[in-house]
Amino acid sequence: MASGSGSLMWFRKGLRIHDNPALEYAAKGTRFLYPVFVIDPHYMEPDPNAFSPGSPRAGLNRIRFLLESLVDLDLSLKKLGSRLLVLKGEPSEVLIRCLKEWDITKLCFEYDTEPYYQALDLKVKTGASTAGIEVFSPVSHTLFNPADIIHKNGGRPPLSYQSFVKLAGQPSWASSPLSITLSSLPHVGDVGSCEISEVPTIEELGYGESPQDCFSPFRGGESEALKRLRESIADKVWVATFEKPKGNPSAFLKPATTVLSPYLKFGCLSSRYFYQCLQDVYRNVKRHTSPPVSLVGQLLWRDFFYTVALGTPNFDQMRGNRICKQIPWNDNDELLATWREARTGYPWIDAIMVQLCKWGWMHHLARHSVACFLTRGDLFVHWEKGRDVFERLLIDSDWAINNGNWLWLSCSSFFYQYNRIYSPISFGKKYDPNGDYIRHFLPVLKDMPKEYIYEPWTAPLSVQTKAKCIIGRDYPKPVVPHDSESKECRRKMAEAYTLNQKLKGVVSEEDLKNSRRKLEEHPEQEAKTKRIRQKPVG
DNA sequence: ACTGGGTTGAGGTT
DNA sequence: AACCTCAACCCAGT
Repeated sequence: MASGSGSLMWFRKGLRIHDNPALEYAAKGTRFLYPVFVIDPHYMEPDPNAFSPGSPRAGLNRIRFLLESLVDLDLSLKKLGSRLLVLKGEPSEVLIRCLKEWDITKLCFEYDTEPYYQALDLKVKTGASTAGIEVFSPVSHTLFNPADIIHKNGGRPPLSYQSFVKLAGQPSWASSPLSITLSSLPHVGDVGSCEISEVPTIEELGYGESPQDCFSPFRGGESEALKRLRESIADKVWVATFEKPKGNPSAFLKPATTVLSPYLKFGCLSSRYFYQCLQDVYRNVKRHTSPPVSLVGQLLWRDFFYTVALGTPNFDQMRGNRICKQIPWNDNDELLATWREARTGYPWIDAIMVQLCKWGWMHHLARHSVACFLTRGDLFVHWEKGRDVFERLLIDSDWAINNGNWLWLSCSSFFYQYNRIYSPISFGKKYDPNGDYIRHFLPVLKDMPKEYIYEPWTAPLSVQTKAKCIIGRDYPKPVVPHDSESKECRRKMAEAYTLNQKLKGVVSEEDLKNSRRKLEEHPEQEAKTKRIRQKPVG
């Protein structure tokens, strides 16, 4: 049994030293500090049945990003005279055992709004409180406290960005200095009989050799986050003129955005620190862009989705979600698989899906393109299926933001202009007429002339032969014809909207079944859409 | 009941 | 690069 008063700092997200209120409080006035990370097998252990390498919950790129973040955190803690204690098991069981074993009087961890953590944290808090242990769980992942905003709005979250911004106002801590550096931390006490390990490697977790070209180019960790932040804000003109919708989704050698999202997701970077750095830049320039398109605007989008997600039961599904339109999506796993496996036959769509698999990151507008294509634009597959794929493969996948954006793009909530469909051909072409992005991520098309690279099935056979890429053999034909299928999707969306209006949003499983039947009562039209119009090869 | 704004469509014309 | 038109809105907030 360890002696004296001890604090336990439980890291989950918030994998950083700077601006970490829970860590600061844990370190204050204590003899021993135990910084802990618990490896939840469900999140970390290999799942041989998953469609991509990784655990049941996360693809390998995100697991790797997390491990890199933990190694960096451990290094930083060591510089401060401490270290990271890594434990394995069901987190609440592991923690409650540690609390007893180490004679802890103070338990600190960052407040989290995700349903998974809300349930877990309640268990841990109850356990700790019953044992007379002080629990400190501050809000430090977001700019605002989502619960405060919901309360301010009378118990329901604001459902538009503008009303959210108005309601939120200035962040209360905006002008107060944040704690950016710590000079030292209390020692780690005796760990008793608890099984402590170093941060495991990917191999130690049971993952074999993975293909070299599937490594994300983005490295995890607070050090990397702060370096990236410094590089991003060094160009003051770029920061001051940043407009998200004007970014180029096909830029990959130098992405058009900061790529700070994965660092914000794991809390390697404090959103409040990022916010203050941006305000510093704004103060030193004549004019700057504003929300929603500015960089500060992006941080507010993040808080917006966190707030709506916290205040909306069943936010991550269609059924029982009061802000989600009930739409008779089809349940076609065949179509889903072509999308997921980057073989839709639309090079712009497939290249983006390859970037998702290999990098775990793609530009916001690229995400829009493929999300629209899967759901209301072409395939009419349920947004929850696409959400699952993103949630697994993105290194920055964030429960509130990912679900919020899928609701948005599928015209299920927030955004309702279902007539605006991204063209899988012309949208990418306007940014990258030469098709360099496609050539990079789909090397099979690297010699296709630019006239045909967005629609290779229209290339004469002689051109296909010369490019060493025969469509239908080396690269697939389009899974559906965009022109007719997008029209069909518009029709289905219009029907679904009418139904939702008629039934005032209370749409039963039976209503959806009937709706599906009704929508498919046009066999000739259906047959027509299945055929793919293309120039005869040769 | 009304108002007004909706981060980022496509394809055409000026 | 800015501005229509397409076919036609939707809904959150007040």
